[in-house]
Formats: sequence, C-alpha cells, structure tokens
Amino acid sequence: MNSDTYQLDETDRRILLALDADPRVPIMMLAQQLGLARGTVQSRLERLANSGALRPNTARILPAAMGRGVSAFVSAELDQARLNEAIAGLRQIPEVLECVAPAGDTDLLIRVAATDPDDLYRVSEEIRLCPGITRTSTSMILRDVIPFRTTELLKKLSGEKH
Amino acid sequence: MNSDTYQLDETDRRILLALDADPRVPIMMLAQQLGLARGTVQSRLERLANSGALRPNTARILPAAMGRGVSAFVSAELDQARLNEAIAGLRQIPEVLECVAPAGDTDLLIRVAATDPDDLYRVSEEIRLCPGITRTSTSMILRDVIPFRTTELLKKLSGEKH
DNA sequence: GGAGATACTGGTCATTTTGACTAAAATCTA
DNA sequence: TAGATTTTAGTCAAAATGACCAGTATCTCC
Repeated sequence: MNSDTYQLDETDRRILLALDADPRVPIMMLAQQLGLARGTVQSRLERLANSGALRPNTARILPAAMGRGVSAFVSAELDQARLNEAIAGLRQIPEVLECVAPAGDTDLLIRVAATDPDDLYRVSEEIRLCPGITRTSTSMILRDVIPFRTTELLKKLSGEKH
Repeated sequence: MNSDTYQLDETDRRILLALDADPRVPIMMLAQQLGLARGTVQSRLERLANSGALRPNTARILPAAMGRGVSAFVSAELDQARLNEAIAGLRQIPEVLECVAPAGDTDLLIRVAATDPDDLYRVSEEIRLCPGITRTSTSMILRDVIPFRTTELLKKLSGEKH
C-alpha cells in the first residue's frame, strides 16, 4: 500500500460525509452543522483538495450519462517485458476508464465503456492492438448491482475508536 | 443501457471539464472562462446535481486514504434464486465498494478494500457468508495502473460533432 | 514533563459571490 | 413557422469568501 497516502482523520471524514448530503453547502453552514470553526473547515477543505486523497471530479460522471451505457471488463495477457508500453497505449484509449494489475493469470484487468456492443467490440480490438498485449478476453457487465461507493466504509470508520 | 439516464451535452461537458481543473471556482469565473452567462452555468450546475448523472461526492475518496490500501476483486457464484438476498447482504458490508454482474460464469464481481491481507481474508469470508453465495474466489489487486477516470472520454466527446 | 510545532477557535474586514428575479434575444424542434 | 426551451445580460439584497489575527488547546517527541 502507498503508505505515503494522506490519511483522512475523523474530522475529514465528517466533512466529506456532510458534503455528500449536499455538495454545495457554504462552508459556514458546514462548520456550524459540524460544530467546528469556519476557519477549520476552510483549511481542511483546502488540505483535502491538495492531499491527493481524492479522485478528480470528473471521476464522478457515470459513463451512461455520456452515452456509454455498455461497460465491460477486458482481461489482457501481455508480454511482461513490454508492460510500460502497454500501459501507455491503454492510457490513450478514451474508453479505458480504469486498469488494474491483479494477482493471478490475468495480467491486466481493464474497465471500458462503449456506446453499444458493436462499439465495445471496436474498443476491445483497440486494446488488443496495444503493444505488448498478446491476448484479451472481454466480459460485458450486465448489471451495475452496487455502484461504486465509499460511504459505508466512511461511516464504519467514524464508528470506530478515534 | 439505462436510456432514461440524463445525457450530458457539450455545455455540460465543458463545465465539468473546467471544474476538474479547479473544483471550487466561483460560478462567475467559470462562466466568463467558458464564455457563458452566469445564469446559464448556474442552472446547468443545478441541473447536473439533480440529474443523477453523477456519483456521490464520497465516491471520489481513494480507499488508501482511509487506510484501505489493499484492494481485491472477489468473484462470487450464487444460487440465482437468491440473488436479491445476496445483494442485500453485500450492500451491508462496508468494505464492498462496488459490485457488478458480468456475463459469463462469474455471477457477481465484487470490488473490496481492506487494511491488509488479513483483513482482506476476513472480508472475503464475510462475503462468502452472504445468503445465496455458494463460492468465491479472491484476486488481490497488485497495482492501480490507471485509476478510474472519465476525462479522456469526456474530451473525446467534445471533439466530435455536437 | 515540557518545549515547540501544529491545529483550532472566534473574531474582524473589504470584496465577491450567491440565489432569485427580470425581460429580451437566440435556438431548437415538431 | 409557431411554440417551447435556453441563454443572455442585467438588477438586488443577503450572504459567503479569503485573508487576517491573537489566544488557546492538542500533539509529539526528546
């Protein structure tokens, strides 16, 4: 784990949780709602923004809202010596939303979004053509059962000893 | 695809992209930066917030910032008749960040976060114990190669015919 | 146990932003 | 082309912002 990652503390978490309910509350409201001084919340927010603990804002956009209602996982095997080339290639494909390296026989697991199955085919072809990628296997996502969230985890942390 | 999803238009996308560079710009700055009237940006933002096109704010938090530096995919097979029970169970596990139903032999693919490998084991046990889940297989994520993003897709759309 | 660093409070200030409204112009669409 | 929807550009009073400050509380490490 990246232990140099900024660790949220209880106050950060409370702010974030409150912000979730209403992302545009003025800092003053937020402060009195949380029982903190305005300056505190203000500096916390500033710190949070620079902490690297948050993804960019656009990561909140649901692909479906961009007409990309079809998503899939593409697992790729690759010539390990060319890993960096492959990553660089993937990075340039806009439809590649995310990519992780799991333990096991799949070298890379790639999350993609497409307009329709045809488009999905095109995208997976594009992935297959990335340098170093030897084979891929695509598995369409039929249903988004639990959309990405951290709320529950955040709440759990707030319940623990601080 | 959920075709009742609100579809972002070019203006929405430009706003979102600009907001990415600086999430707290005042609306006025944003407006003049984009060459739009303030009222336009204001109403767009309001609409966006209610459109359901965005995940909650807390979805931006990186698990590592919550001390959950270890993530994994857990694939689960289940008694299909008890799908809803299983989902309800999963929903209650804070460490379950996301869950999708892919085509193929895996019934559910679950994204989890944990503090360390031991904790990961505990979480996967908890998943295994969900009603309806018959077997699971956990694969740890070794590296976050491309963290979730939509920026590139957003930019691509803006380059197309509007 | 204490010194120093760091964070929080509660206060002020001038400047900007906000939200809520207009009416008119521009754009879209059936 | 007529009607509906958006956008513009403007006003207003009320409120929020960012930048201060000194005093206090809390942490941390020797």
